[in-house]
Amino acid sequence: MPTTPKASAALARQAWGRMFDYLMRTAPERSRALGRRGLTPNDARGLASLDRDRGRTMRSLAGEWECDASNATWIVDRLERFGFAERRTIASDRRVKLVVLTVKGERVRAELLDEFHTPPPGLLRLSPRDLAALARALEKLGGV
Amino acid sequence: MPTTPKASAALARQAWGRMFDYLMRTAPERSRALGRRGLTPNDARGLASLDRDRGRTMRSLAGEWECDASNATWIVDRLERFGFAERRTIASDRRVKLVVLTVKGERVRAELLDEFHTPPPGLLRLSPRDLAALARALEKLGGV
DNA sequence: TATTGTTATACTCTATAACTATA
DNA sequence: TATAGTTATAGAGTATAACAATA
Repeated sequence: MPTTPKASAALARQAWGRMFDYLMRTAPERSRALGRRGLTPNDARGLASLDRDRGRTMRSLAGEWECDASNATWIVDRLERFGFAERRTIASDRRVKLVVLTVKGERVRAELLDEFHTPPPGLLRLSPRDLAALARALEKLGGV
Repeated sequence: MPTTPKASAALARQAWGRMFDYLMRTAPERSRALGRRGLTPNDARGLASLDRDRGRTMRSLAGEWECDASNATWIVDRLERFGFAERRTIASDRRVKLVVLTVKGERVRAELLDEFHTPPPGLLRLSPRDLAALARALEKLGGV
């Protein structure tokens, strides 16, 4: 395939722009999926940042969420009230709290992710060939 | 290409899941792009829903945003305070307000869209072949 | 003295209900 | 009487600053 860096950049912008627009167009459905569960986008992000095993300090969560520590306290309080997360203390430094998901929290997290990963109906109208090309190209995008 | 509906659905889920995850991973950068301009996600959605010509009634905006009419009032008030939008009255029904973008509002809207459409660096590491396949498949997704 | 996290507080955002103007 | 939009008000979410506990 004959090409130049400039042409490549133009293709990338085209592809990305379309991906972005498509995601934006499907945003209301995700918003409703949260609403049905009485959750906010913040709650979903909170669930996404946590797991059952690896405890996260309040500080690191505030860093990831680019918010104030007091706001992280508020968000985790909320997840705890839902029964989705819990704070644990560690012996080595009693100032620190480690936040982990509860069983319930992990279940809701998985449910949400499954729903968010369900392709919009329009995508199924693409040919298997196009779908395969899409999946393959996006796989290479993996860690970058 | 030999395939079945089931295999096709699996491919679609794979492609969509990867697209979704990639978009989520790049969300903080978009959040910062808004923050640099002192704008909220709501402001961006407001700008995206409006243009210079086609006036939108408050009611239709509230419908699109799936929020209460009073909240739409609040959002448009905010855009007006920024100088991004203005309300116009029409002679045929003096209850109705039509909201349009100002020149400034359109400029900021275009700036934001341009920034959001700028592909993340990782995308440029894909081969021209993959980028073309991506752009081509996504183009077919156009209106669905 | 520095760091982790919470509490106090004010400000912004969002929704429900009451209201004004027009149809 | 019904509809478009705004205002009044209360509640939820987010930030800054002061604080308590531990290192």
